[in-house]
Formats: sequence, C-alpha cells, structure tokens
Amino acid sequence: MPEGHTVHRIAKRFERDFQDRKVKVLSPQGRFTEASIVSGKKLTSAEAYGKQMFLFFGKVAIRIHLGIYGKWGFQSFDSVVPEPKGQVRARFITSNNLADLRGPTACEIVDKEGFASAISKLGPDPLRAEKDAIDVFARRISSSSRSIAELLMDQSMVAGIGNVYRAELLFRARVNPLTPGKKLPREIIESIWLDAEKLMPIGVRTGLMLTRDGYLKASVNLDDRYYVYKRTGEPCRECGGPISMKLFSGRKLYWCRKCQK
DNA sequence: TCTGTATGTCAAA
DNA sequence: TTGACCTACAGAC
Repeated sequence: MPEGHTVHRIAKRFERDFQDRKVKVLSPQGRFTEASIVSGKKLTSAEAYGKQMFLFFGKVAIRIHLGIYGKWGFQSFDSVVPEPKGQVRARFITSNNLADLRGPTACEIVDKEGFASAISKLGPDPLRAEKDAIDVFARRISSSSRSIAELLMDQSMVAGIGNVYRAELLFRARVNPLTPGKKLPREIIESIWLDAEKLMPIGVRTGLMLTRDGYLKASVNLDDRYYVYKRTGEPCRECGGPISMKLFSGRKLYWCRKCQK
C-alpha cells in the first residue's frame, strides 16, 4: 500500500530490526546487481521522504521507490534462512530477520549527491514535521493555476500523498477537486495540510489509511473506511448522492459533486 | 488459464 | 496523452 505512510512505516521497521547491524544484501531475482556494493556492511540509518526510502550504509544509500506494485515482506527466523518466493528484487538479511522487496520502481545505490538530488525534487512531507512546511505548501499551491487534484499528486508540491489520501483529503475539506490552486482561500489550503498531518500518522501507526471521522473506533468496518475512494455510484456518506469518478491525468479521481462544490 | 486491477512515475509521441 | 515498467492476486471462464 505505497503512499507515504507505508514508506515511513517500513523505515521504522528497518530502524528497529536492521539498523546498527551488519546486513547481507542479495538479489535472488538478479536484477539488483549493485547489491554487492553494500552487502555485509552495517545499516546506519533508514530514512523516508515522501514515497521514497533511503537505506544508508555509511556514505552510500539504497534508494527505494515502491511505485505502484512494490511490496515488502518481513520474516523472522531462527537458524535456517527461508527460501525466497516469487520475484524478489532485493533481500536484506540479519542473523534472525529478513526483508524481501518485490516489484519496486526504483532500487539503486546513490551517493551523497544522488540522495540530495532525489530529495531536492520533493515538496514538504506531512510526516516529517518540517518547520515552515505549511507555508511552503500554501505558497506553492496558491501560485499554481493547475487543479488542486493534480497538485496534491505532484510530489514536488507535497511528498507522500497519493490517490487515496488525495480523494479523502479533498472530500474532508469539501473542496471541488478541479479548483485551481490559486483560487483556493489560504485557510482552506492550510486546513488540507493540517488534515494530512493528522491523518497520515494514523496510517503510519495502523498500517491502514483510515480517513473517516471516528476511524479509530473498533466499530468501524474496514470496508467502510473511506468517504469517496473507490466508491463510484455508492451513496455519499454525507449527502446520500452518488459518488462520481473520472479518469483525470491518468488516475482515477473520486469525489461527491454535491458536497464538493 | 486468462483478464483486470492496484495506494506511481517516467519517457515518448 | 499514452504506453511501459513490473508483481501479485482476485475473479471470471
């Protein structure tokens, strides 16, 4: 489930189970030919920036982007390392833990410059609580004539939001997704940012994108966790009208025409 | 066994 | 704007 919260969650897991340990790095599938460059070295840190994760082995890092298919699998073991199943691009092994990476868009070694270059392309990340982030976000949004729906998916505007959080944040703000950024009042833009800062940590904590009010109550059925995402034609939870969907910039955009005018 | 789908990004047309 | 990338899985035949 690769929006930003997933990547931050994975980075925490690497900190817990792999950091400060010597890690064997392999590529069972064979396509991560650079694995040997860092294999056997100590993992010094694991950092998430938006949808990208950097595993640092001293001066160099592995940059990983899950893309749309990418997934991680974790296992603990006592003595015998389990055989890899399916297409494992990269495998990380300590004495008792392993992590398998499948189907990433990016898995490559970067040096300090490569790391700097990658993060320089990103806007502020609501999960990194950077100072002034809300101002940077508001300034960028309000200086663009592109729609807010496009802008929220643009990683140079804000890092870590994807198609699900986009749909849900815009519904929660009752904003029409096609509104140009520069037409949005400043307080609405700021409220979207603050809402992302509120929702995304819940995603990190639970591993689920829980976006409805009351989301943390045990009584909420997981099938009912979204307001609009993937609910085409179903009744809006607020007004009862049908949820709309259209392909917009190649991605499915969901919204309620009545609530999000 | 085959088809469709997915929380993403990039390059080519 | 479209296709390519690339993996697993659900559901239809």
